[in-house]
Amino acid sequence: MKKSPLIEVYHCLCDETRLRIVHLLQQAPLCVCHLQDLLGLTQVAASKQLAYLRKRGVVEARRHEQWMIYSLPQAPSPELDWQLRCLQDCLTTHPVFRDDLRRLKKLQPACCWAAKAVRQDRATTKKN
Amino acid sequence: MKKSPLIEVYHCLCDETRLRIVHLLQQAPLCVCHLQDLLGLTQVAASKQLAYLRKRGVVEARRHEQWMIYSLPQAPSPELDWQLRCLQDCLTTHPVFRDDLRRLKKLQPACCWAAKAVRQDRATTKKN
DNA sequence: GACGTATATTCCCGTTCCTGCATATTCCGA
DNA sequence: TCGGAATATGCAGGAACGGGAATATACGTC
Repeated sequence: MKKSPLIEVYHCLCDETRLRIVHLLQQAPLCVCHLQDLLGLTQVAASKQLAYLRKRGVVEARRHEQWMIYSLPQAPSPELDWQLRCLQDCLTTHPVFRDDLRRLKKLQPACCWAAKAVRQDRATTKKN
Repeated sequence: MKKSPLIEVYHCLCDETRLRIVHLLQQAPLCVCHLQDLLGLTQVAASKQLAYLRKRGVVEARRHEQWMIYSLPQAPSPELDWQLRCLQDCLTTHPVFRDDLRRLKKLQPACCWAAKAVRQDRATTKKN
């Protein structure tokens, strides 16, 4: 008993964490560590929700050096494409998503140079 | 930890039975027995899914004699309203929903005269 | 007031979901 | 090739869901 693609899409969007991930990825591709930081997730939580979305074709992943870069699919299914377009209109009115956007802007330029710098900074700080 | 209204709406739509119910109610208010017939549901299944939707404000119910008539809310939440508008564009392309519509047309004029007639007919048939 | 029809609710069970914890894997730089 | 950083996966537990069976409630009719 396989679920229809439409239902799968709804399942993907019916969790706040996943919805926030999709929303952020509509703005730009992001690596896992950025999503963790932006959404305040544990490593496991982020990785699992991404796996969930990926398995159902809602996000794609490619490796770039040590990082996995997640993005929305180049060729989304009709059901997903339709939902993504609807999403943009709605989410801007919800504070959670507006805040996510604001944090994302601060993070620019994206992906993983920033993270790398931050982590090197942390490392040196620790030594002092 | 209460879920946001937006997430609740997605939860309501992420089950095929519920999605078909909402879709049919977009056309006309319907009683439980009609929904049962149209969707091929057991009494319990129909009643439970309707209770689920009702609890979350996606449908409303009023009693008419022995029947409960379900309909979409007069004043839907912004989140629901937004999804309902999007739904119409998408569902017509899915066979399941098109078939539901076709069956609904045959059922007209709605609600509960038809059902009553059908049941009386069954009763007399049984006696022969 | 007893009965039949329409509908709701309760209990039980198997499945899915979400999280935390522990562990595995992959890549990079020394 | 070893260690560390980034990410994924397997396992266990609790909560929610979806279905069936049985039962309860509400309404109309006789």
